[in-house]
Amino acid sequence: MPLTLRQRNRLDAIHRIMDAAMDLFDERGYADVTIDEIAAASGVSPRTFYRYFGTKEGLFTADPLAAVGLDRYAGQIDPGDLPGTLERLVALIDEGPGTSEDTRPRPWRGMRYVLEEPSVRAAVYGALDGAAERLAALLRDAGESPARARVIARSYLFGAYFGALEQWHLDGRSRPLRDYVREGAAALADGGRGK
Amino acid sequence: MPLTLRQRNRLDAIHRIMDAAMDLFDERGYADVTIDEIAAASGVSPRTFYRYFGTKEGLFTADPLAAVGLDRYAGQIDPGDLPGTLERLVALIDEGPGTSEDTRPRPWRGMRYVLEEPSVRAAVYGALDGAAERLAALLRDAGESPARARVIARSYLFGAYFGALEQWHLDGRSRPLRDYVREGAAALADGGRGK
DNA sequence: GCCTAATTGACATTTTCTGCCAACTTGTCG
DNA sequence: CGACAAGTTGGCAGAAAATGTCAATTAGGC
Repeated sequence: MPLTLRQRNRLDAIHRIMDAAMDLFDERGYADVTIDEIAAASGVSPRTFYRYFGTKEGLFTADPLAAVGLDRYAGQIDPGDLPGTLERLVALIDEGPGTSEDTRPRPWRGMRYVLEEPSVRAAVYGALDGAAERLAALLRDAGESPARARVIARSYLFGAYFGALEQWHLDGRSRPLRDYVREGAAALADGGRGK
Repeated sequence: MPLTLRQRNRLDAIHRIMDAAMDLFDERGYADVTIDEIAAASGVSPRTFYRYFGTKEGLFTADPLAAVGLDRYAGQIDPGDLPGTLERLVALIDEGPGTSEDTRPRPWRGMRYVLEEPSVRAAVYGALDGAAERLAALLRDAGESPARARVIARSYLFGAYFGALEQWHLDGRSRPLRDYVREGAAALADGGRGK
């Protein structure tokens, strides 16, 4: 069952807004673009922008598919194999949104602003934090103590995952992202004990 | 050589503002207190508040001593012994600011808001991120690859350190914080391999 | 084709945050 | 001690972000 008209309209609007915003950011820089301008450029009212994204930084943390009730990631998580889980998630994101129709926002577009704009970075950390919370719950279910579950979940998401993204971007995106994730997870597995 | 009058005035103002803000937060909740009110309650102009703290969340990330050019932490960091480094830092914070005169802001006051207010939490993550950046530089100097340095630094600060703070607070601050830090660092050392 | 529920846009308002400048305070040096 | 320089503060004006409210429009179900 595809999508209802309302869902398609919403998804369209979200993608339109994201694209328009990134275009403006690339053109004039993140700080010099107002939400009124983004809204105007994508044909919605500013109020609607806030309804969809909450804040300007929300552009970088919103999951368009989640906004219409879809979740591509749920089944991919295996608390017993975190390195593998990270690799699967990255691969999923790499292939784009993957709804039949749109090829809209290329994955990792806007990563530049995540790394360079402190406020965006902080917002992304907030989103990672939420993910870590959920992952920690799974680890507890798998028998870890609450304290250890917290540490491990955050280490993989903030350390291995985000660290890999950053290093990959800083290196000019030459080698595949997957390698960086693998490397990051390996650094965790050996406990910083050097290789 | 103690402190110049300007430094003492500034330090006083910073502590006065922090205390007044926390009092107001405890009384009416973080979101319902405006910066104008904090400024009024502590006898400075709103403009001065912004000069000292930058944002409302800056109340939780500002280091009063750094604001007058002091650094108690620099000498404590040993890239070769991260667990020990964390324990030393926590111990330092525990004993308070430690300038001869003031006993002002009790350490960890406001932790509640760090954990409960998403915007504060995100701001603290931003500060941790800066610290992780600096720590990663030290690790690189000690021979780690950039990628590994990133992962390890973030894991210790976001995972072990912040995780310990959170767990300690959630447990009602009964056992000493030091134990939690030790436990968190141990979880990292064994690579999530269970105990 | 209607009725209901969801969604949108417009408006007003509060709050955060910044630039600018004049008034004042502190440090310093003759 | 007394000026001069440098640093610091407060007030004002204004841009931008963010939220509540409500009437108007649009989609969905029957």
